[in-house]
Amino acid sequence: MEKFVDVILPLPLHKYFTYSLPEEIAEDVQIGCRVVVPFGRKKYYTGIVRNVHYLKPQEYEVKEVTALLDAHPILLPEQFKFWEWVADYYLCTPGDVYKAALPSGLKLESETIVEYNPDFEATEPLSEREQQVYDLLSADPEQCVTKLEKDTGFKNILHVVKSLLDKEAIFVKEELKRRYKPKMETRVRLTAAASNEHRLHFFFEELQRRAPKQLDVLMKYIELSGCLSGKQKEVTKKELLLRTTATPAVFNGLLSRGVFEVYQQEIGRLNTVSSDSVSALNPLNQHQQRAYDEVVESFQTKNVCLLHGVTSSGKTEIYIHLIEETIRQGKQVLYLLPEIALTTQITERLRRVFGSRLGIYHSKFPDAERVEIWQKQLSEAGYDIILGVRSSIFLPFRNLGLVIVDEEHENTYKQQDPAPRYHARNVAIVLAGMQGAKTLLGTATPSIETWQNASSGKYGWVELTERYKEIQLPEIIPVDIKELQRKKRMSGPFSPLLLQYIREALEQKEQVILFQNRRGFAPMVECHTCGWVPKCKNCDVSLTYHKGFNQLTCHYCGYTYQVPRACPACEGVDLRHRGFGTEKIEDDIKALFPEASVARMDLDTTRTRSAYERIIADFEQGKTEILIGTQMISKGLDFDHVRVVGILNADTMMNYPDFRAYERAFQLMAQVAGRAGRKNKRGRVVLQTKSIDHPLISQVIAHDYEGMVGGQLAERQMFHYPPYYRLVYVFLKNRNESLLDLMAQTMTGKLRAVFGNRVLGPDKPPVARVQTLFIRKIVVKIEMNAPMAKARELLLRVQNEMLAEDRFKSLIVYYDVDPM
DNA sequence: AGCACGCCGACT
DNA sequence: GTCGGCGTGCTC
Repeated sequence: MEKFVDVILPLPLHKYFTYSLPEEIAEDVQIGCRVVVPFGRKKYYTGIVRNVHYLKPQEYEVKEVTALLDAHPILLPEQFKFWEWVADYYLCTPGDVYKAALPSGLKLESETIVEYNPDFEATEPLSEREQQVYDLLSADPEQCVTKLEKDTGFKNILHVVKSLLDKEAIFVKEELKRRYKPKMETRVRLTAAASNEHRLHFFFEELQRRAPKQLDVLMKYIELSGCLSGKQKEVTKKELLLRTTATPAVFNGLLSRGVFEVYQQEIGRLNTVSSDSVSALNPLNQHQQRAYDEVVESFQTKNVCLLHGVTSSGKTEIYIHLIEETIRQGKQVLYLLPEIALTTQITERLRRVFGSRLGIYHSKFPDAERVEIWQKQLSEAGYDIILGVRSSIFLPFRNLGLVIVDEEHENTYKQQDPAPRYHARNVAIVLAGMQGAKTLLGTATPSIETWQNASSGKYGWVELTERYKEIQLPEIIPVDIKELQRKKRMSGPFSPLLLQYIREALEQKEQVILFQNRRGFAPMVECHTCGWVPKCKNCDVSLTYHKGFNQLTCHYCGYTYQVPRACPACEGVDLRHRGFGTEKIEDDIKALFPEASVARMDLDTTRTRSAYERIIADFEQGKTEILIGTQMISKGLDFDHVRVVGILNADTMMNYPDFRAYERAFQLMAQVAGRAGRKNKRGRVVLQTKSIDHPLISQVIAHDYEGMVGGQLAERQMFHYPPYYRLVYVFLKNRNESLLDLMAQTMTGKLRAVFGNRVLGPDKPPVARVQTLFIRKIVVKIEMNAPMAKARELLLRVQNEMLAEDRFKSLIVYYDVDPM
């Protein structure tokens, strides 16, 4: 009987698509296998089999599955349920989840390859653009469309390709990009003819007379492989050549003589650390032990526990003991960290304890490595511990026992742009719940949501107030820079007190961290005459000036512009840089302390993993005296010799237009301040602000987290924000701005009819346009205890009503559930 | 999301 | 008259 599969495609479409199975593979296909399927006229996608059945669809012609990629499912059955939960909760499609979940090496896509026709004879002259493409192909007869597009710079190359195709000057074909290639190694062995000892001696004698270099290589092989002593070992060509310093020519001589043969062996990319390098656990101190016991006890009755430990209280050590205990019970652990906190510091620490039982899943690792981790997780011999970023919640786990979410307050756990806009901390709790595992949330500065859940008793709550090695909490000194600016006592962004402390620290060979939560040299360029500020023509946001490249960049679309010579509005030539980014601070500090070694750490200086690790290592080893950075420097780094931390401008954080601005500002300042201090010497934090009387400043100084939370909770309740209300942002997009306004008004009306005054907007978001699409935002606030399933259903119903209207068909709607 | 089809303005 | 711009609809 004819067999069919329902397939999830990596597209933002709500449906599954049904394909028939060719007989050859019908028996081998299982739920969770990847299949290549044709989609539309020319595209091929990798779909995932969701269902196998015998129900022939009646309303349309079914296409056939092109190929089966896996002999065994690449998803465990529970993962579908998990994916569906994510798609459902975050109001996106299973295809969106699929795209986020799999490493790209497992998601091959087809690509159009253009082929040169050497037999083509033109009956009519080619157009200029056609000729250009044709000439490129004559040099390299097979190229993909994207490459041609890049090389020619043509915006719409497909038209050219199509007309060339019509003239039969070229051919096209669709090819699957093979993203993941297993790593192969060339190995050497003796041919069958040389394998016995007798034949080998024959070769020895021959080589001794005619080819002594080849004999050296052969002897080395025998030594390395141990083939005469019985315990055979694999020998790689690379190693053999390395150990003998023989040239490839010598080696090839042995091949042609029929002594050696080479073969390819698939090898993993994953580091296999031998387990004997593993060291014992550090014992917990009494405070840590007490916290550990409390966590364990809390897990008896609750599924989630907050571990609230001040900076440097040694939370990681507690995690390590909990991990040890979990894997002792034969269960797996998922240890989540925000991207920027996943440094060599923490990986090496865990590696030392858990060796090869630890797998690391990081976006800065090569994709092929991530594919291999995925595959290992599918097997019975998965890692006991996965240390990973946000997306590692999608890895397969057979037997999850514990999830640790470190720095749980970090907003980078929330995926911002492509859907699914999920929050890894919240999703991790759901994942753990589905697998019967426990979740530990660790932080020095809990998010207000988590604080609420812990204080209401929904989560367990364990506090750790003693700092490790009795390091004192730093002394935080506020400095009123508004007053100092008025008196002209500031040296650029630095107050006299901060400069004095920096000088003292340098004299005593101690280190300094300067924190400025902004990147670039000066965020903006401004015309001093008329106030004109350059903006991105696509995105309607002001451009950021980068001194290194001397250009303006749009941080939304990445488009770069030249700095204009004169103001286009008034033709004035007095264009000035406004504001202080990290780059400007670096310049200023170098001018003030020319003898000090300075490093800067922000998105621009840490593009690669190695650059990032270098900056940290240099600072750790004291090669750098002053480290300037954005919030990146506040994350999960422990430095031993920092005496002074300067927070250059607290106001940029506090004035951020967001209801979480105070919460975040406090967290950031507390985290940065926590970098200061060392054993026996209290750290100093200079907190520069223009709003010295603001309550938040005194709360930061007093390390009064509870005070901040209390104040914020009252405000959140009053203004209907989380944790009392759940927010859903409804985004509307359209090319036509006035039509979009009408759509937004209409949809807001429809939503009000359903949700009443829980609906706010529509609103022009700060970035009102991204790449020619205009955007409007509607906010829906839903009581935390209201049934979310019902709310989702209503939202989707309103969306369908909108799209059903002819005049609104071009509307694009998407959601951000629990936005950050 | 792509990609094809189909409709209108500025060029040969 | 055609080329090429972008709005619209469909994809098993």
